[in-house]
Amino acid sequence: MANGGDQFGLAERPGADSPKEGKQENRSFTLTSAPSPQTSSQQVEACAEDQEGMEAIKVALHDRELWTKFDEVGTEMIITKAGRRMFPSYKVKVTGLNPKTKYILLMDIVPGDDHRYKFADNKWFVYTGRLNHQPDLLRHGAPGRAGLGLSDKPQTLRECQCLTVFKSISLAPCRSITGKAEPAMPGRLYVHPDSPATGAHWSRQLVSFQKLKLTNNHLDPFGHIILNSMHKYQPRLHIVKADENNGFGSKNTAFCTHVFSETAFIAVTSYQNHKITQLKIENNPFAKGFRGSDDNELHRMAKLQGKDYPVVPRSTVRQRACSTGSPFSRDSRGLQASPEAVGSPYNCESGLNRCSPQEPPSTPATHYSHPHLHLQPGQQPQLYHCHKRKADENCSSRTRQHLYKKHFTSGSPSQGEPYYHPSSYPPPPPGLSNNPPLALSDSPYSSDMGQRQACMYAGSEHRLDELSCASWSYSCPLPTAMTPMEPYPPYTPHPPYSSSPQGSRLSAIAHQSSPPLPEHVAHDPYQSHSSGPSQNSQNLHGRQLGSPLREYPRYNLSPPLYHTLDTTTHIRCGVPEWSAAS
DNA sequence: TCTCCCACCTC
DNA sequence: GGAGGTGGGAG
Repeated sequence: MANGGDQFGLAERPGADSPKEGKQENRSFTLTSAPSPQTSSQQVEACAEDQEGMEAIKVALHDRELWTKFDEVGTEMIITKAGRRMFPSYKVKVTGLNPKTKYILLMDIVPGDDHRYKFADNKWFVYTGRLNHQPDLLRHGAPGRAGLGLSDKPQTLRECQCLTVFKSISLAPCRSITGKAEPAMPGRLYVHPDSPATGAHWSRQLVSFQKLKLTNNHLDPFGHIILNSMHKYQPRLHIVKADENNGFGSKNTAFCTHVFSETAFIAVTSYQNHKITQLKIENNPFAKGFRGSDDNELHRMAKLQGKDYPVVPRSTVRQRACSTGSPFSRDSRGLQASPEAVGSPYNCESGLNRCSPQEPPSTPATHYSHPHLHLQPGQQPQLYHCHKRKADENCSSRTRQHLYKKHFTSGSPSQGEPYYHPSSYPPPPPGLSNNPPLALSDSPYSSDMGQRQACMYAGSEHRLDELSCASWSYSCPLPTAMTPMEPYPPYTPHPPYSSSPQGSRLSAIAHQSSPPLPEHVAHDPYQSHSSGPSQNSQNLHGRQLGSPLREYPRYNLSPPLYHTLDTTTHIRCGVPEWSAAS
């Protein structure tokens, strides 16, 4: 497989020297978390039953070769105000599902790290917060990175650039310039239009998420996934077992998460690396108009442009401006290593294989047993009024418009507090866990009306105090119910934590959806990983807490519907979600 | 860096 | 034929 997340640092992390650890072919794993002390044996059993079968689910990324091509160069995805589709499209083949069981498939895209990137000199640089032009301040990448010449010593700009070859982004080796990443956008889930559907349905053909759109509009009313430009992201696929109401969100919802590190990308408003542009043009049918470089093509374009002389395709012109080699000069793919590309990581297209670390040809889904969002010691989660105890009183529909006020905890929560105990923090995906669950069948919100319905708050059907610690909030994709943008908590590396099979809950999905993907997850470029409840409870907390407090009734999302849901969550109590409630 | 508009294309 | 997906380029 390709470097997978390596390209953007997803697989690399200082101190993490076993990227291949746990590597498995398309290994799917369920999100689990260590049971908290409060977890009853009955609950554990119930959970185990719920999880049963989820481990057998396998997911294969469609068109992995194409993804790998992009990944080797450094995938970029255009984001626009109106929303732009991803290319390559995210399509998967799912097997191992129970033919008669109904599942909900959804995607989310989480930050790959807390860095902002800059493309210069044909390479991606990581901003780490220091001033530019200070070679001695360059950060080095993860030590022990074979073939990359990484070392623990500070590196000069030139050395840094060398490091960026193929691993530029991932190694976080470069110089710092502007600082940390922009606050993460509220995580949104893109529920596959076919959801819920039986295992037989999902297994019948490829599951495509090609209609998913990315936007940089923080106030996006269309439900598109909101991203920040020049930031790294990692798409994730979640497979959730639908509950009796064809929804999800109940406490014991079983689910598994799959991550293909080669699908990591950097969001941009315009392509930075011309190699990516060429790959897009050559492979995306909609960009066919930009293909071609032979005489006929040039004449055709000249004619189209009202000129009587051959013109060079725009893309070609631009490429030439960027490199000495013409992308169209050799083969149809237009990817040529220009002279300047020699020795440059991103310039080695044909030499990608040569230049990039040798990786297995295939990339099994990354298997992660835990979400990995963690706050650094001392990091303070953001809290909303509606949180915790207040939530019980105010988390009603009326809280919808006034939850934008946030405050920060005076200090970092201690592990002793159930509130922040990792085990209590399997972040429920939207509607999962302790909140009123989402149902995908009764009230479709594919239509506008559906969307509106989706935005409605839960009535009194569920008492907040009956819910366990984590409450999920969903943002309404409609303009009238815009989700306030709350930043994700600052990204921080986090240690992996052990998991147990019981904790698997959809609730974990949501949690994971927003915070930066734990680097260790990406470490294994060969796995799709499944993640369990987030380890980084604090981080998750921060994110959750940072979201507006909104309570929705169980959703019945029958397709077609509004497929995107915000995944911001908040913690209301200190009881582990699976041990609380009912 | 971003937005808007354009021509060209697929569906 | 029209809606909508492309990247380029002007600003």
